[in-house]
Amino acid sequence: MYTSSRISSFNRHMKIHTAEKPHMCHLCLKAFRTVTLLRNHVNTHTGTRPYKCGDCDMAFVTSGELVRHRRYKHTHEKPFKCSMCKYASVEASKLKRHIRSHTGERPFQCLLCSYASKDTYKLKRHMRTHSGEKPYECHVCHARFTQSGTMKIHILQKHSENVPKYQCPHCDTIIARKSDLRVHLSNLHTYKAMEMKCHYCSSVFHERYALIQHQKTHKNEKRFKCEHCSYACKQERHMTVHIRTHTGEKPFTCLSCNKCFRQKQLLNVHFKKYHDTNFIPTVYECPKCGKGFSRWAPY
DNA sequence: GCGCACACCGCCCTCTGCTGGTTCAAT
DNA sequence: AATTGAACCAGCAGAGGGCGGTGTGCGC
Repeated sequence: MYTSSRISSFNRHMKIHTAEKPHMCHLCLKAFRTVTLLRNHVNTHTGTRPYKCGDCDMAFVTSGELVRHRRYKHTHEKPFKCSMCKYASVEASKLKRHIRSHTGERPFQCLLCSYASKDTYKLKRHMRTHSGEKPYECHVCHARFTQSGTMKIHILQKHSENVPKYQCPHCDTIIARKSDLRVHLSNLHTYKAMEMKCHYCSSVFHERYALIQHQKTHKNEKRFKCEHCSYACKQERHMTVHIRTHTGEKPFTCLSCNKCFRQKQLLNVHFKKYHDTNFIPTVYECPKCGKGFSRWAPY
């Protein structure tokens, strides 16, 4: 309900409830309620911006726009202060919007899902997830995106030189995105209460990166050492075979001639060579004299 | 009644950061 | 060959900056 102490203000207000628009633009025939609105409109045709900023090249149609611009860009005066945090804004509407981040109020409800936003723009942006609209197109590869920021990152990462990289402060890893570095730090360099055991020894770690680095030290380690000689190897199955050279054990017997072998592979080679009638031995020919050999032993 | 100053609404933009699917190299 | 896990990548939402436009209070 509008009330006013002045009849002139009341009459002006009442005009907004009528379709009466007596002031017409002579350039586009659009009509306006007041002379001021018409003048501002005509200025958009003529490019007239009477209110010029003294500190930059910007100019505005109304004085209010100039004042606000100067606050944003030059004086940084922010009269609207949040009572719950340090936030302050140039405009009251911005403070109102900010307050919603404290209260959690979400007045703008999506009609197609449960999402609700704190301002109209976010709801409008959200609606693209339902419509499938992708208004932003990469000028290089023509890929399309729902948000301009996503496209900007795409162009930067895919089509630009001198792409910014993020160096992990704890290791040599360089990562393309700041948010991915955060994931890297969380996964590899964050203390975990649960103990992580080394696959090869009894060591335990609380940080995944330390565990991985430690396990690399085992990589070329010959962990299996012979009790009877200096032989050492990486795999247990190799040691099992080696031990037979000390015990004399030869568990693989040829069924055709009863000859015994320490390794199954040696038995297989023996059988093919001496008992398999279809066996055709590979002959390696010398490229210089043409002489044939049964094994390849380059020069 | 006019015009200035200010309040207010709305629109669009950027920056930021999280998330989950994909890719690819190491095991 | 299958599995694993770290980096890559696009999608999406939160927060805030900046400006266009309109309505209102009030001095002249």
